[in-house]
Amino acid sequence: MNEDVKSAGRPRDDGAGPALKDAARRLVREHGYGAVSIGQIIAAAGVSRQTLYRRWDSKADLVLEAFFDSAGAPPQVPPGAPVRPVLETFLVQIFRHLDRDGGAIRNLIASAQTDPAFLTGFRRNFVIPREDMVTGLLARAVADGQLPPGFDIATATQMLHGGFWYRMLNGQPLTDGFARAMVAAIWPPETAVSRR
Amino acid sequence: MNEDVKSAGRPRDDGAGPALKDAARRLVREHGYGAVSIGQIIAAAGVSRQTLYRRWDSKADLVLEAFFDSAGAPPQVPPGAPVRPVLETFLVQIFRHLDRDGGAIRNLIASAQTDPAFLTGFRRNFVIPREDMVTGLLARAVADGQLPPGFDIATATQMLHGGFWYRMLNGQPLTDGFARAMVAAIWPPETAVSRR
DNA sequence: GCATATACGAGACTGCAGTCCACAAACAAT
DNA sequence: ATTGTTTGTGGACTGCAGTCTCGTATATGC
Repeated sequence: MNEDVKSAGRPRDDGAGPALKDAARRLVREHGYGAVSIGQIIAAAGVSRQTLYRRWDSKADLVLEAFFDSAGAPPQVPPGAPVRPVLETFLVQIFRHLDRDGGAIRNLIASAQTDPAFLTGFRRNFVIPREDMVTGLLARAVADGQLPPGFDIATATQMLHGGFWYRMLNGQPLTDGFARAMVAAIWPPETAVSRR
Repeated sequence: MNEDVKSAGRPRDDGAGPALKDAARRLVREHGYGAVSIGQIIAAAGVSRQTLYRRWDSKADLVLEAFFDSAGAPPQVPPGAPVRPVLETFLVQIFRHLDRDGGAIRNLIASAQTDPAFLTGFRRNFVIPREDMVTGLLARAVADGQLPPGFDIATATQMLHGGFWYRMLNGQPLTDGFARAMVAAIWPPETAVSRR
């Protein structure tokens, strides 16, 4: 596991990876995934083609890591506190993040469809962590009696994420209102927290 | 509207379009979207490159139409009959269809992310009709009192479709059980009339 | 110093989607 | 029959992702 073991040979240029990620992130944000070529990225990073492909297997792989090397911490809910507003806030935050990088993420999801290896990495780094955050919140709500005992956490989680994938992939805006509407749609009325 | 107006010039080869669609459907089913090249398709159809691009704008466009030129009739529910089993059956049918051609459809969704024009066509020919079928069923259920008056039809529809897009795009199987679980998740538990 | 191992830049190369062109074939109008 | 129009074929061409090779630079171990 120790990455510092010195091996013979010329050491990697530590600046090349970050330079490539920065260039990729900037160019993709500016022009869109499809309009940015590998040639432009390596030129902007001042690096050769092979140096890029020594670190990543594909353009999509590089861009994926450029956008998501920071995962974000899962939201914590103190026991007994109402879960629903936390869930709404969490989804709204995801929406706002995706609204900025939506175009790039759409292209990443697209790339995942043509590359099984990339899909695996995408799920590990992006999909699963976000799924776990939602299932964690819902499980907490069930444990605290804020949702009924038989509540289908797995299905609800996939429908929540599915809902915004669907809107995102169909080019529709991700609004705060839609996030709250989705929570309302899966949250049983009787158990709704009637604050206000 | 009238496609039969004779115009000067050599008439189109009516067999070329179907031959291309048949070849595309067969090859994509057999080898997957990414592994099939335009060259293979036109060779299998016995047609030139230009003939293909005179009829479709891209490989994805052709494959899309090859898979979805038959839209399917929307399910009809007689007034007063219970809507929920019809909805479940409808979703199960979609699932089974997508489970067969899932690989191709995933690639179509992927292609739609990089090509705005294709996204438009994809939504018109595939997404919107299926959305309308679900909204129609849910509206009927609301009108018949099988769902509460304030039921959020639009959000529920997008979550239902979103749920199976999500599973499909994440490479997970589309089972009949998941279809029914999604309906259960958005269908209020004891909804005959109202609460409160 | 010398051998070995790895990284680097530069650029050639392959395969593919999509465009473009020249010429042939099939029709309508005259 | 001639002209004009549209489609067909075949093939050249462009631009891109990803692979590969070569010469060179920089490290470790003896």
